Amino acid sequence: MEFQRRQAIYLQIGDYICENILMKKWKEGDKIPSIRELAVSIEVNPNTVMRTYSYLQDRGIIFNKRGIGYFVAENAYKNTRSLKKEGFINHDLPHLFKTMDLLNLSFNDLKLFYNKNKGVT
Amino acid sequence: MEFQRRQAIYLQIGDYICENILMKKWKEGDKIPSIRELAVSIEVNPNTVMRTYSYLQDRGIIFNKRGIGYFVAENAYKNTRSLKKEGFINHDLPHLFKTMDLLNLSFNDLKLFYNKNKGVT
Amino acid sequence: MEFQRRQAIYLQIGDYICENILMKKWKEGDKIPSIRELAVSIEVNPNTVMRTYSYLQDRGIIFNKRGIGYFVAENAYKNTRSLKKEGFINHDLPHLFKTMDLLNLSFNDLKLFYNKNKGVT
Amino acid sequence: MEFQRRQAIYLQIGDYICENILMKKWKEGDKIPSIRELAVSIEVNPNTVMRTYSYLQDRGIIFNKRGIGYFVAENAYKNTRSLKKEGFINHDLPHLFKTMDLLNLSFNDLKLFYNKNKGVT
DNA sequence: GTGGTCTAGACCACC
DNA sequence: GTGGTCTAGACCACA
Repeated sequence: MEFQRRQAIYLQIGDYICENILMKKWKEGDKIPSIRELAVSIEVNPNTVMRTYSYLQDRGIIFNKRGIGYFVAENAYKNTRSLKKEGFINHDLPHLFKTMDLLNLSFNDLKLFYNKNKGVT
Repeated sequence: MEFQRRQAIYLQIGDYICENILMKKWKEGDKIPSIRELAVSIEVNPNTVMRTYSYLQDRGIIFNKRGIGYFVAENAYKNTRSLKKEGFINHDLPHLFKTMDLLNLSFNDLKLFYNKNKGVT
Repeated sequence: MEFQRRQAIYLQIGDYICENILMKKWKEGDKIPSIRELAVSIEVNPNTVMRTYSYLQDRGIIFNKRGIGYFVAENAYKNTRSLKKEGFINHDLPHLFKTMDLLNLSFNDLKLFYNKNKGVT
Repeated sequence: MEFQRRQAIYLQIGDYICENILMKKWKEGDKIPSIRELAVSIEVNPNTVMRTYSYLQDRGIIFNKRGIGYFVAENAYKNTRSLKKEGFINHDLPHLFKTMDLLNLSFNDLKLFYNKNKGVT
């Protein structure tokens, strides 16, 4: 796994887990990798993964069974979605529109990028 | 001037200057405020402004005339725009579209947000 | 470590690091001293060392692993050498030859200085 | 006239004047350009030229006749030469040899550069 | 433990 | 007046 400089690693790991939940790869009740497992597989310090798990647990996305491991929480999908959506509306969109303004990009330009992106992917 | 916690102040000052250039408020060759001047007016330590100016100078957006001050560089508009646009296309947009996917938002949803935003502003 | 007045300390520290790389004392991938460590050992403010490290990182000579420290970059030797060589050929040598001209010194004179220098060292 | 960043402008102007003396373009007793004249012609603040002239006067290279202007001093050639030679031997040469060492350049390499330089010029 | 940012204040060289 | 460098010390996020 590769990390960007712009964001804390533990948050990027969090995003990765949230994506799996949003894509329904990991369903509610599923066991997720142990801290050590994940740490080894993505070559990161266990402390960092631990921090991710605490972060997600605080937000009701995963929960811990002592001695057994971490599991996807009951309302994980809903919680994850509302968390992401909030960030999307409050941060991503305003930033998007402001940048488009500064770069003199119209909504049509955005549509072109969108189609291009969809076509490529 | 108000600053957010999420980004270093010196970068936010940099953004502020870039915006002025992109909005053509400051044109190529114009003198920009001296380090001390700007520092006082936005209530920030001169060292912080200095850091911004060094940062922008490294990127060819402003340049220094010794003993006189800083000036908007020759290709500042072009450089700034291409810098911002690159970030927009390579980082912001992919992230945006990915998030929309995860949230099951269609392009029409985006259009709604856009219109709403334009209506409000 | 002793510093000269004629050049900024952070650049002299940079030269020191580059020399270690050119002399192959520090090889690619090696961890270099932490900012605080080096600062203490050469009796300089950590901010000054930090500045050196940022400077070298910008030039692809060292890189940072977050929370761990700075390391000699992959092409550090190559980059350092070409950086120094470029300065040598484009600045030092022209200046040298020009000065020799002005002082009416021949290449033989230079050879004498060279031999003398080698004999002393 | 173009100036480099690496050295104070007033010193670069000083070098320019010394060169004229060493090349015997300006001989002892000759009047040199007035501060204002020179300042205008090289597009520099008169204060800067003033500083150059003070600097050279202190070193016995030029002298001032009040109300008339500046003139090349009696032992200007000798003084200039010894000044430059001192710098050459104490600064330029040690730096040259050290850099050659670091870059693994032999004296033969230096000879090649020398011949190339002479050939081109 | 690591780096990164910021402040306050000083001093200097230069224009 | 301008920028540039350095110190001292603080605080924070991250691994």
